[in-house]
Amino acid sequence: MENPNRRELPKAYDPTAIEDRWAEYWVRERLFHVETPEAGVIEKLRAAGHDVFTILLPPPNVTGRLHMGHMLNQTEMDILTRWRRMRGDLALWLPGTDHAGIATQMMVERQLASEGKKRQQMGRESFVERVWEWKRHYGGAILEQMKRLGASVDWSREYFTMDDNLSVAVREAFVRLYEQGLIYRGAYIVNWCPRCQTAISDLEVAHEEQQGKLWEIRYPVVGAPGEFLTVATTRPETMLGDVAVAVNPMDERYLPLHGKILKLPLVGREIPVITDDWVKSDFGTGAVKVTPAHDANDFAMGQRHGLPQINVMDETAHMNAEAGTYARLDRYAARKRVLEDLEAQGLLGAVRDHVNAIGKCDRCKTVVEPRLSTQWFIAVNKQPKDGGASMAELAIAAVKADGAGEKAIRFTPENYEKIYLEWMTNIYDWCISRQLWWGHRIPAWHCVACKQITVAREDPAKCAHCGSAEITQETDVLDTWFSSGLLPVSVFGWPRHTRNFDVFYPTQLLVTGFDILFFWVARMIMLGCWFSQDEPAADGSKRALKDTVPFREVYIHALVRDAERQKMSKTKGNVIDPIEIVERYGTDAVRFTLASMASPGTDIAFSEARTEGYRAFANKIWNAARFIFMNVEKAREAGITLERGTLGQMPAAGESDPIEARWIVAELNHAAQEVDEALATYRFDDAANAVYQFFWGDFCDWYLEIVKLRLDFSEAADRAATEQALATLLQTFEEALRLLSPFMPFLTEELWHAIYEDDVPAKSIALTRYPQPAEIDEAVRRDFARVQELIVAVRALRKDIGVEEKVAAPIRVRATWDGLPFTANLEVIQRLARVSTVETVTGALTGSGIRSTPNFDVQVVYERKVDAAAERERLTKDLAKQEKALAAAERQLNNPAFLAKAPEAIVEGLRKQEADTRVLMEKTRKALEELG
RNA sequence: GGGCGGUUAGCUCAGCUGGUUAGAGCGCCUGCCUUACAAGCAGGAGGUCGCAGGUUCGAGCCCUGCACUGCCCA
Repeated sequence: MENPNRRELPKAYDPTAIEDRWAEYWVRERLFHVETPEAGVIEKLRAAGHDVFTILLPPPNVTGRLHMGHMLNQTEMDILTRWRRMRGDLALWLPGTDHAGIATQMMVERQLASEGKKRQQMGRESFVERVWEWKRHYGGAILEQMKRLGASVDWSREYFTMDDNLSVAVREAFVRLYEQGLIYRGAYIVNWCPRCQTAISDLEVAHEEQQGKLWEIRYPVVGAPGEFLTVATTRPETMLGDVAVAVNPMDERYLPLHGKILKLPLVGREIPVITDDWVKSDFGTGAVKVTPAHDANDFAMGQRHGLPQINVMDETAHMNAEAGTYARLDRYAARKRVLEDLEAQGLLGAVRDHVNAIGKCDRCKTVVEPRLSTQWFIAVNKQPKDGGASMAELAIAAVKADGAGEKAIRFTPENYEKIYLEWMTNIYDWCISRQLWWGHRIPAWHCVACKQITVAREDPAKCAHCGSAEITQETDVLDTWFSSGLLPVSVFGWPRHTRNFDVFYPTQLLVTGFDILFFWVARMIMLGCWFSQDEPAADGSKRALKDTVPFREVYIHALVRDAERQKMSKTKGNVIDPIEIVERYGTDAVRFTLASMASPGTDIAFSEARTEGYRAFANKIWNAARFIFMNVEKAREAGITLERGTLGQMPAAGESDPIEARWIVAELNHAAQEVDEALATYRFDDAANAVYQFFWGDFCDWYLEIVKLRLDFSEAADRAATEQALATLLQTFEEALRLLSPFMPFLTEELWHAIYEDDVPAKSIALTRYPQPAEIDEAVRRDFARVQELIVAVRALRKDIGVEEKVAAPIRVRATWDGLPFTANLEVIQRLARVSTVETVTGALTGSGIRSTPNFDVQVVYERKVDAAAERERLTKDLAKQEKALAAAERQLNNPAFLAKAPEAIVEGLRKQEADTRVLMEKTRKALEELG
């Protein structure tokens, strides 16, 4: 009778045939949805030794397309989340996207440009509507890609940083900080992108070294014809805005000029010579022009000396009316003209090559212009009115070890802690206003009448100061990182104090790249600690610092580079598209590649050769399944009923079971333990290698080969033994699939359903329990290792003396230790080493074709002539190695200091090694002699 | 200029608080289509751990200097 549930797996593994189906199934069935637990549930969970595991997806930009960095990030988070979930934790992985102010606005502006339109023509409102439209249309692309990759997130909780509830949080945060006196507005030098026409933060500026020039310009001294003070500058065009020239007060060369007045060339303005410690005498001529409106250092100097600020450029970095005849010229055209004019007037001095670092806009690569403008800032170093710690101080305390050595937030790799602290210690106020249209509009209103500012939670109808109804809202929006910095609190409902907040805050872990360590990680810590300190803990008590943090651990992942270790970049054209690779090799293989290379702190050179290897691994698993299912079918045909009741439990094996059963159970436990240990410390590479080695090296190469011996379905066979073997095989395989499942979710899901012939005990393998390591039977591992050693020795010998593959040859074994595993497992040895008969001897072996180890001597008996030359070469090499090892051991053992100081176990081990080596050397010498 | 990494097999990388003969994958060589898998099986070759000192009974691992290289910040 044909079983209708019978699975007929295709011969080769084909990921495309299964992955889309499961990806869709996981989403449709809402498998990873987490209901907010009612009161008492968490306590029960904790009492049972489990915990809440909350992890926030670093929200990709709505403009984003999935790249390898995302895939690595998501693979790591998914492995951890699936692992924790299967271990019984309440695992919530929360997805969402970021509105990405500048990036998105640029994207839509570009689209408009292709239609010949500009946003200024459309007006703010319709432009913003247009961006929303764009977002609705394309904004979900990256999350769709994520779904395809099987990320086990709770899609029902998906957020967008401009959602209403998150916007409420942004507004509350702003108002509260304003009320606390920690947000201020003022005219300062900021980094200005002339293309984006907005201020950007220090972090959004990328510095690049560039070969430039240092020009010397002579400024005539008023009242001293023919006298000049020569300044050196890298930006001659800004001289039009000069208000002074500064020298170091200690610089003796310029002592006579102190207090003198200079005539600014080209402009004619009279400006003073001032002294300031900031000026370095050894740079250039030791005299610098002071342009407070166009340089951050000059701005500070101007403040110190009460100098005016003259802005000579507009928001597009073209010269303005203040620049006189240079007005409307682009900054570089102006530079050229200024230099020409100076030259013509004989005021241009030496011109030297000079390497300087210029800042470029992170987004559009335009050279940033330091610009004097009115912006909003967060005073991160300011003490609040009540005298508590500043934001930065809180953010430092959250990471630094306290008196007891405890850290509220732990970084992996650890060195990022230092980098973070270094930055946080030297942090400047954060410019949070952006002159964009797409983003959270700053909730501040300017009064036309009294010029004062009203900041409010609800849109005000009139000025809070004078009551005038003539108020207009601030046009600036907030830095994108302000809203994403609030995510750990806002996604759980803050500023409302919700059940979600009680249960899920602080989150457990943040997995992200170092590139947004300051942008995002640092801001989340600042804002998270700041606002949650006012939220009572779940039990109503005051929240301790360790419970104010947005996450307890931060795992900083590596950068994915190309196979040549080059950074991937569009301009280099070496970007590897993960979707394309996934289509070629399957998601599981790509995930496994990334995991196996994800060693903390080391960049990943992504190589397709590795991926090919892991696709082969997937195929291996697939075929192991085919083999097993084939035997299940054979059993069915032979009328053997399968005990399926144990399926889903960790297999156990006792004295009565054959060696391979006891051994594979031990190895399974061992692997499960290794994976647990590795994942607990973010050693994805070790974890992946452990399951790989277990499945391929142990399960397939040894266990399956031996189990073939037991799967005898003939009439004459021992039915009970066959049945038992098949049960252990199935049980172990099922367990192995679960072990593999966080790494290769698709393949394991498919095969797991197949094992149960679709009569599954759960909707998904992802909802079953992870293998719980039990005690490992070390004795059977040791015994089996010797059997393996013997089999390998025989195989090698057969090769050496040229025994044909098909021929089974007799062997003679002399065990030099209790050789029970040999005699008890003759059939195993016979099958795996292709041995006809095994003769156990007690005396020394003579003749050729002998191998020796400390545990046994073995000889393959075969009439074929040994290749004496090759054999001699091998033995000579062996002997040399042994001599070296012996010498090394003896050197130590003859050293009284070593014997006195080294631990007992080391000395004992070395003694045994020395003795073993001596015996082996003896045998090797004898073998060489016999060769003649 | 300040800071942080890296240098281990042909390639890409592991190597835990210093401890017995330094590992993996890929590649390479040899032999096998052994009815789960040639995306496979079996056997093998290949490393003075960047260089020079030092500490130690003992150094790939700790210290100092140097060389090369990458990144972050200013």
